[in-house]
Amino acid sequence: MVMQKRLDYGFNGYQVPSVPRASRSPRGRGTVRKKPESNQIQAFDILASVAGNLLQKNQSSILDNASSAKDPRTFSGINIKENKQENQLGSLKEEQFEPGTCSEVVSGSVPSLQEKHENQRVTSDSSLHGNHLEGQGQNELERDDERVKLQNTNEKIIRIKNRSDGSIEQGQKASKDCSAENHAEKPSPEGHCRRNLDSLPNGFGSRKLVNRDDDENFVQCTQLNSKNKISSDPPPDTLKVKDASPFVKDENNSGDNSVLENSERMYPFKKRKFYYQTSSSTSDSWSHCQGTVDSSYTRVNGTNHGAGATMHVKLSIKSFKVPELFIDIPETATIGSLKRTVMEAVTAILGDELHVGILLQGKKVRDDSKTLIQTGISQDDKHHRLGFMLEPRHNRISSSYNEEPCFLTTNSRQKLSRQSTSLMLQQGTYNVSRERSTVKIENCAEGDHNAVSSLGDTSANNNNMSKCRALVTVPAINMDALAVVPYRRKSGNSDFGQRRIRRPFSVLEVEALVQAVEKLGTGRWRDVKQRAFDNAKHRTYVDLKDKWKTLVHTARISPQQRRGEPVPQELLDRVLAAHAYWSQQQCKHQLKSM
DNA sequence: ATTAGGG
DNA sequence: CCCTAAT
Repeated sequence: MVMQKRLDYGFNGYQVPSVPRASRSPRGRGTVRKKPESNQIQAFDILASVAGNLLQKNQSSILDNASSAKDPRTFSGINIKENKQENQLGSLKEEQFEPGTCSEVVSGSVPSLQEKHENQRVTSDSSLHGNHLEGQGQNELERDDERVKLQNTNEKIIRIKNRSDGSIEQGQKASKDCSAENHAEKPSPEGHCRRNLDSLPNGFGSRKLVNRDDDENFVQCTQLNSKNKISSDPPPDTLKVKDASPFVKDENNSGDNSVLENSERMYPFKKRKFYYQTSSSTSDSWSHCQGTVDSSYTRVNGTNHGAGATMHVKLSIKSFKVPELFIDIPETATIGSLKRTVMEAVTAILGDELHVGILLQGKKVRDDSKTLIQTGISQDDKHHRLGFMLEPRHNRISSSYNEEPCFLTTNSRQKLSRQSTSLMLQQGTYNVSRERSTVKIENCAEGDHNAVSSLGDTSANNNNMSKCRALVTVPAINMDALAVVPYRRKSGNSDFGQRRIRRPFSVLEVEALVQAVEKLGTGRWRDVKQRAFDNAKHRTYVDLKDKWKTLVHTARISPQQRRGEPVPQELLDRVLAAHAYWSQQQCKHQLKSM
């Protein structure tokens, strides 16, 4: 592999927008599994949880641990208002997150994250030492809220693959079911691949989303018999339509493919507002952001609490600073790749491996049972600096001496043990430390870059992986506890039952799915997959089936209840129509066979 | 390997 | 998205 010059980018923190809205509570399900998705929301969930706990506890004891409240990274605006009506978790709501209403500085320090890209493919390994047993954690975050429990996972794997060129690939495969034979070739002004799809006889062009799972996630369409094809096409398949569905429409609609590039990638951020700045993510911008963010305030106000009366403090977190971020990426990487990489890094660090720490006047407040009042957080407490910090979730059990945010200095084993926040990624190494200086955990075995760079698609180098694992092994003490919980880690195996990262369907994908289902029906997901998502490796037929299910549901609920990237009503209408049609067909068939 | 549903 | 039973 050609050695490439790499560019190093250092983001001194990533500002995370305020909580957009109350996040959904996870479906309480069995095992404690991590939920990589909605990482950002999760982070806030944690905060919400903390807020709730802060409001509930009634005992006290503080363990001081001088923390650098002056750390440049430690900032976030938080509003604390008194509220007699709101309760606990419920008090942390989106509506309350408004800029300009703070008056006291709140700091939130976060660990630094380091990502490394080696020849476009790097594996970052890290294991989390979260508690798996709900009863075992004295962690303030692991108390009553199940959501918190879900955060406690030992590991997390995120795959990041980058192509060196990030070029768009032109899909050319024709699905067997697709009738691409006679087609009126319509000139397509825009020249986009999707244009001519609709001119096919049945009205359903063989549109296909070509999504290279491993690169930019470009979702593209490929149509047959289009003269606009960019790349040379093989002779178009001339197959007959097996299932002529009544869904024939002409689509002159078509978005610009360019929209595809980041719609998915940056989606989480696109939907959120930055209170301080919304400009590009350039270094300068970040610096600016940094300074601004640092001046966030927290206010504690309200009337005095009478004896016996329970007062409520309202917390409003304007923004939360994310750990320092370092990106090491080849010059040849595309912007999209960079964006995605950063996104991945942020997402990863905001995942389950973080927990919230509470700082008061620079000291860490560890006792969850202490009340706000006892702790000194009250309305008339304008000089107290309440701080929230995101820090790596490490094994609390085995680290009786930890808690000191700045300690990771070298790469000794012990450090590694404590460094429980690093993530195991297929490509890209994320090392999260609380140290500002970049403390790197050598890539697995003595900087075995091969291991790192070959984890992409092949499962080779398992040996190296083993080494990796060995280095970041969960402390024995923790293993015992974990034994009670279904723990699927298989040594030497890089893909041990990790929940896949969430990847919301883009509108274009939805469109492709709808179109395929219109034609094939709802019981042939394998075909649907082949037809419309053959190149989208990350979309399995089960995914498509599930997506259809949710689409039907989405189409039935009111627009206000819908979440995520809005799906055009037109598409939803088609979903309902197709669903109704095929449901009917299904019934007919069943009756027939009886 | 797929399909169909519940979680 | 995951997990499973049933094909």
